[in-house]
Amino acid sequence: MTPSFKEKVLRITKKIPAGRITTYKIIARLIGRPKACRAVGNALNKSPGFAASLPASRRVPCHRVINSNGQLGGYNDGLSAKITLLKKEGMKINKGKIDLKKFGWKIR
DNA sequence: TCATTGGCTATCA
DNA sequence: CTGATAGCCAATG
Repeated sequence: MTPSFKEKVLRITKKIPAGRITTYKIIARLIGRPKACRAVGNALNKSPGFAASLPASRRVPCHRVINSNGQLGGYNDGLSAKITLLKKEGMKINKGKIDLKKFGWKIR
C-alpha cells in the first residue's frame, strides 16, 4: 500500500533512538515535504503516542520530537509528560529547552 | 469536489 | 514576545 503522509511520519519517528531527539522540520524534510512541519505535528498528535500498554509497533516516541529552535513544542498528553519522559531518557532540559547540538538526531 | 477552519510549526518583521 | 504569513494535512459542511 502507498504509505500516506502520516504513516511516513510515524515510521520515521519510531526510528528515533532513545536519548536522542528530532525536530518537526527534520522529519518533514526526510519525508520530502520540508515545509510540512505543521502537518508533521498533526500526524504525531493523532498518533497513538508513547504508552507502555501499546504494542511496540504502534508505540511512537512523539516526545522525542521538538521544535526546530530547541523548544519543547506541544504534547497532546500534556507537556509535563513529555518533559518527564525526556528526562528519563537521560537528557537534561535547560529551561524548557534542549540542546539540539548534543541530542539532535542525525540520519545517515 | 470545494471552501473553511484549526493545529505538537517555521520564518520573518 | 507578538503578529503576520506561508505551506501542509485532516475534519467538517
